[in-house]
Amino acid sequence: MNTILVVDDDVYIGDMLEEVLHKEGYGVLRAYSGSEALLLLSSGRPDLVLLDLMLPGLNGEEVLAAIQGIPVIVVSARAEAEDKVSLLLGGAADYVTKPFDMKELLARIAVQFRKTTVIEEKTRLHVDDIVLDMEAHSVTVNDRAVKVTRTEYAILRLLMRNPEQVIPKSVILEKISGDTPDCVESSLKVHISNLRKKLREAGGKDYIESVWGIGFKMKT
Amino acid sequence: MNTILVVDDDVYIGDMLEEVLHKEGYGVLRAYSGSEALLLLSSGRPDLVLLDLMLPGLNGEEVLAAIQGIPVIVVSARAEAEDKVSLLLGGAADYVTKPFDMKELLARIAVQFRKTTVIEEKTRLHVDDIVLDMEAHSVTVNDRAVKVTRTEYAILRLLMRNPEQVIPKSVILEKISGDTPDCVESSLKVHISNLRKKLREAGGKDYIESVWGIGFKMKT
DNA sequence: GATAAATCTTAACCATTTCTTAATCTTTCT
DNA sequence: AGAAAGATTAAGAAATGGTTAAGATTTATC
Repeated sequence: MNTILVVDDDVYIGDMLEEVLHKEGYGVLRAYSGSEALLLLSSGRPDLVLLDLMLPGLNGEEVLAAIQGIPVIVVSARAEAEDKVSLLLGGAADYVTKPFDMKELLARIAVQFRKTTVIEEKTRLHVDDIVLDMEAHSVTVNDRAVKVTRTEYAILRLLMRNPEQVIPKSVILEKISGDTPDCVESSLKVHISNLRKKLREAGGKDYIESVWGIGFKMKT
Repeated sequence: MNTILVVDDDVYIGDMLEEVLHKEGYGVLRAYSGSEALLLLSSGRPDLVLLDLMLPGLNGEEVLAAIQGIPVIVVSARAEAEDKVSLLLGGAADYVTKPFDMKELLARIAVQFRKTTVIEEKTRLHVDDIVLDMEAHSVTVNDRAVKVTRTEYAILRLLMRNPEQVIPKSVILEKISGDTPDCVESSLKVHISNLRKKLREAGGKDYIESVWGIGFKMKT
């Protein structure tokens, strides 16, 4: 689920946005000031920021400058081209003037996610509730971080890359040990067992299926 | 050089756009109809399309649907939210209503290129409370100056440029030593250790995370 | 150009994590 | 039921990471 951080000191507008965004299936975080926004950026890990410019305390541009890596849509009552230009060039992904049409705002939000998910597809694998991020080298189950070792990660990636396919034990051993496909089968058993346990503890069920005499595959 | 395909049947506006875009350093292709646009898409390989909706012949939405892989900014006289929504959801990257402010259009074009060329030359990187200024060649944590050596700076910049990403040890070594990826791993350990210590002394916490067996990444 | 300071590299040490092995128990197939 | 394969557990082995200190190298300063 994508999470949006709504930064607006106007409670009325903020509430309205939160309600609509929730109905659209987004997670919503709220901040009423720039400094609060910066705190939530690291703790809440939003995927997009809706940033109102009229903020007490920190300047909107300062907040904008502090946000890295995720798109920011600036929402502002100021409709002057100068403002738009400086913020767009300053890093904003889009600029919407108040009063805005909610449908249009939702469409512009969708545009941002379309863009990021295109890039995302190469680096992230999704199977059931498991997400394996190859850039961050991380595994999450239901957005819960799972700490896996290097070998466990390698095995899980192999399985998740071919979710419908049974991966023979020999193939797994080859990929992880690289060379000696000897008596190391007992080792693989342990890795699978540990991996299962970690995933089960985070997701509450068993994600890996054993195919008797052959190997393993992801459960569908 | 980035090339922009301008699709507009209005010669006057098209000429104006071409002139301004040229001055901005873009290459410009011109099309006066939808079918012409489709031809130029494959032959001219533009990096972005400015698409006017009022086209003779092909419908603007059909042209939009035919364009894959490059951003399309729709330019239209129709300001109704419905039109915007359908086109944005239909694949447009942005929607600008006529009459438009040229500076704003240029800014919105720049946003698209910033998105597609992932690595943008920014002068300042922000991660958590750390600010790395490439112009001043300085590092501050909570506005407190941290004196880092050249290699430490190089490592930190590499990590901060990709905050969500694990940087393999080999990559770090390559970037800083340039050549010998040999037994220099002990050296990297020391640099990381020193960097951590300096950042910790200024910020009170650990900012660098080790990913066992792989490399390092910024904590988020 | 010589000296001092800063920086980088290397190696050794210890703590921690991860891997492997083997023993034991459970499941599945014939 | 018996045999073969799978699952789990625990313990020792191996590998990796972190820290420190000393010598080598580079850079700065006079």
